[in-house]
Amino acid sequence: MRDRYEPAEIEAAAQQEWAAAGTFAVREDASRPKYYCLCMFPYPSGKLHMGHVRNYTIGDVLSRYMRMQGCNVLQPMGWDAFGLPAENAAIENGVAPAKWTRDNIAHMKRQLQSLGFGIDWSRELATCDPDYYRWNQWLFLRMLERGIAYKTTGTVNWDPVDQTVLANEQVIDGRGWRTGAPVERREIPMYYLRITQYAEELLGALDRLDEWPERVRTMQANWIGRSEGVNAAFPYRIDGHDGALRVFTTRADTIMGTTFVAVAAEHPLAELAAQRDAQVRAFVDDCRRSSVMEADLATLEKKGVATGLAVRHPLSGAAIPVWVGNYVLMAYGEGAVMGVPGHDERDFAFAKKYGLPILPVIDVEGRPYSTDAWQPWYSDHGRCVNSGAYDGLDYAAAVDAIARDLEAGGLGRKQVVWRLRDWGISRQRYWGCPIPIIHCPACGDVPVPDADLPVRLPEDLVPDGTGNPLAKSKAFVECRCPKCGVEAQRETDTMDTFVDSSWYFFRFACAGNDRAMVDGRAAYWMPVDQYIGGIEHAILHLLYARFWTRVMRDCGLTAVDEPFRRLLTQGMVLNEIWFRKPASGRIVYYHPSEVAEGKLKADGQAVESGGMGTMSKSRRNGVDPQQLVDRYGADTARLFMMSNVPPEHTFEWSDEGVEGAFRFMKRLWKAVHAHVQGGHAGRPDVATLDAGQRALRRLVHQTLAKVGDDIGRRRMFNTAIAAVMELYNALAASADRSPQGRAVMQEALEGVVLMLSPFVPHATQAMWRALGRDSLLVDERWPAADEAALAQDTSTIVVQVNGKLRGRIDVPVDAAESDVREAALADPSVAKFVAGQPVRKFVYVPGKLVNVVV
RNA sequence: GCCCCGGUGGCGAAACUGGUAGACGCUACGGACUUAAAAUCCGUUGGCCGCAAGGCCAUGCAGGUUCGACUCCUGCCCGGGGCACCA
Repeated sequence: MRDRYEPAEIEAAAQQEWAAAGTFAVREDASRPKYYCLCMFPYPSGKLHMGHVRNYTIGDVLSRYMRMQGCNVLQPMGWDAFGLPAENAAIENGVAPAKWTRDNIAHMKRQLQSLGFGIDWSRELATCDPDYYRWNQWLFLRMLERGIAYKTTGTVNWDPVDQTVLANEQVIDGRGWRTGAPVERREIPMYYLRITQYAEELLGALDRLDEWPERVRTMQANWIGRSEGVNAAFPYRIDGHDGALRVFTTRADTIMGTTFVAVAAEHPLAELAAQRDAQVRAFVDDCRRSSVMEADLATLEKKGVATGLAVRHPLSGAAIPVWVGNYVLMAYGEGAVMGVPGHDERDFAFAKKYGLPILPVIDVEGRPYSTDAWQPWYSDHGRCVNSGAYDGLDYAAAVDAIARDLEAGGLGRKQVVWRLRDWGISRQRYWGCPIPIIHCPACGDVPVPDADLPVRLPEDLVPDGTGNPLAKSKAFVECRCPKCGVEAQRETDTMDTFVDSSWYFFRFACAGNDRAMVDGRAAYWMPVDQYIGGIEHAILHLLYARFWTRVMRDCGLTAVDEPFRRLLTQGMVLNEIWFRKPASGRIVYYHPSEVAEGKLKADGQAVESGGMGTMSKSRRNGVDPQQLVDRYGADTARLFMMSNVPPEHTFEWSDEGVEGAFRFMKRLWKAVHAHVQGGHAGRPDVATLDAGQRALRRLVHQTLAKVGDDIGRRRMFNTAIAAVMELYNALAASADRSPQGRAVMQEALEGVVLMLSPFVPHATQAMWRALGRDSLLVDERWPAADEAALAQDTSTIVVQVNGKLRGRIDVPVDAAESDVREAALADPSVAKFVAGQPVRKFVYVPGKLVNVVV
């Protein structure tokens, strides 16, 4: 063993040894428990970023830990390789997305390998490989057959200059990011997946995902958004046509307080009114120009316009005016709402603004009502008033009675409504999985026969920002109808990239099968035992994957309902943001390393601080992991990313923290070196240890128990590392060089090496050898804590008087409460604060604490 | 706007099931070694009062429950994530 810690050399040697032994290639093995540890696969954006390092280090620590627990561990890796950035790079540099993507993959793969992750690379996949995406197409066709996939129109952002559809991200302040032209909404035909058909199951099953973070389950439940309410019809006769305006409400008990109804701009009644009234036309057109993003819609000033039309109240028969409101969402419920200004805050504000009547119909006991100003309790449940036959009923009774009466009149019923919408998967983009449909002038939309799959994406096209290159490629578009053989056109839309990431975990388990989407190997490995990825995926990706898995189940491809048994949502990695905003033009960002004390190093002038934000290319605040590995080694990079912060928290980058981790590695290396220089050390004779040796040995075994628990149960890698550092500090303070002392030290250092091996696998392998052990450390078992070593004769009890810490007493571990009480009251400091007052209460927490209440 | 999460020293944090607030690391300061610096090692490091022993205050803010609250409850303030075409 060298006396200096040389990570480059050590890490190369360890990685070669693993490669030579095929350490991380796994296959199905019924004799051991399987453990499938999966990290969300990366988008190949160019270089690894710190979020990746954090994500994959967490996965690798858990994989290596579970391997030490005796599990057959699968840890695969692949590439979420389709997506918008490849097209943007193409527009900027003129390089084909395929080449750009594959070059990035090659580079990032080398980076991952240099970090020493225990990945089974034989299972690597990229979603842009036809061998992968053909199964997207294949299952899509099964969905069409089952009516899960269907076609209808959807709304997109349209850039009128580039004649192209824009992603939400490409719309900045209502304008196209490249052209600056005001974006328009367009209705185009799109394919949808009927995820709403699974809404009930997706919601109900959340209860059984008890190893998912509570907050993710809550977010998903709210996203799916089950609402129980009443669907009510407001009949009308307009231009001699009879009809009914349908609304959905969760507050049917307030229906007698309806003083207007509001419809979305896209609602048929709005369109009807617009045809008759120029003002309505202008308002509706204005609404259609606004953003399609919900966050934008929800923050708009609430505006409306009267249509001049009226509907009849379904119970009272009163005439109710119809308004168009910019806050009414066509996609939720019926695209129309009943306006009850008396008991809905938004309706109240709307009524005030437009002079509509406010009619209180609920009495909340003990609370006054005045139409002058909104009060929070106006929307509370209460008893009906001013509601005719319903007066005096509480919420549940009123809803029941009103639903019954509506139903009797054929004007309504109870209804469950979901916030969840069907999943639109059509993208008017090149770099994605082609949708396997052929448009035939005679037969209509014809599915591509299975035998013709995959529909290959041509890889030589270079997008230029105008339209979809696929649509311009004759070679791709022109084809024959599979049914009748006439000239036909291929669908040029591609699939949402969320499709690619909705089932890749199945494919890892049965890599290389070119005859089926999945096989029996997937049955062995699935479900994923531990899934790890960013909290930003808490809703969409995870929900789509849960949905897709159920579709596969219903197609007979798997018996699994839930793809991910346990979920860890890692926090984001943040760094400082620095920028300048020129009077005209775009914001310019500067990397934190270019800035010192708020000034740009290059010109000495001030730059603005954007605080801490996620590391991103666009904000130029990423830290390149490669530099970290080159300078300190992979082990230090891994140790640093796992230290100091629990994995679920946001991680704030700090250069000094890296130095700290590196120092610890050097210190530990030296300690092992110094110990080994003293020659062979035997096993401790536990019967003859002195008090100091027993205490040190107890700490070793306490730490073993704690670290195992921190990794295995709590996923608190930061406290696991802290506990090992604490143990190291105690070892470093020990000056016992007796044979027994050295034997305890040998046991302790072996324990430290084993405990740290999931975090810093290269250096610990070298130390393991230095300590005289010949095996591959990855194949060792996690050591169980020795119960005998943990035993203690006395315990220290904290003594409080009136809840304040006043003293500590040492008592035998098996002391009776009366003895503890006596000892506590005898403590001089305690006696001082009790000062002869009678003890009103004596609280005793055995082995821990007493509280004397006087 | 809506949904979710978080807020503890100079900084990142720990305190797991309501029971010793600040483990561990970083920074800063002091010291040792050195011709010097770096590296390394040792010590101090929540605030206030005190020579000390010790005491008081303190977990975003304002209340509440409890023998006891960082932890539970109510309201507020601030920060982060998501909002369906970034992945």
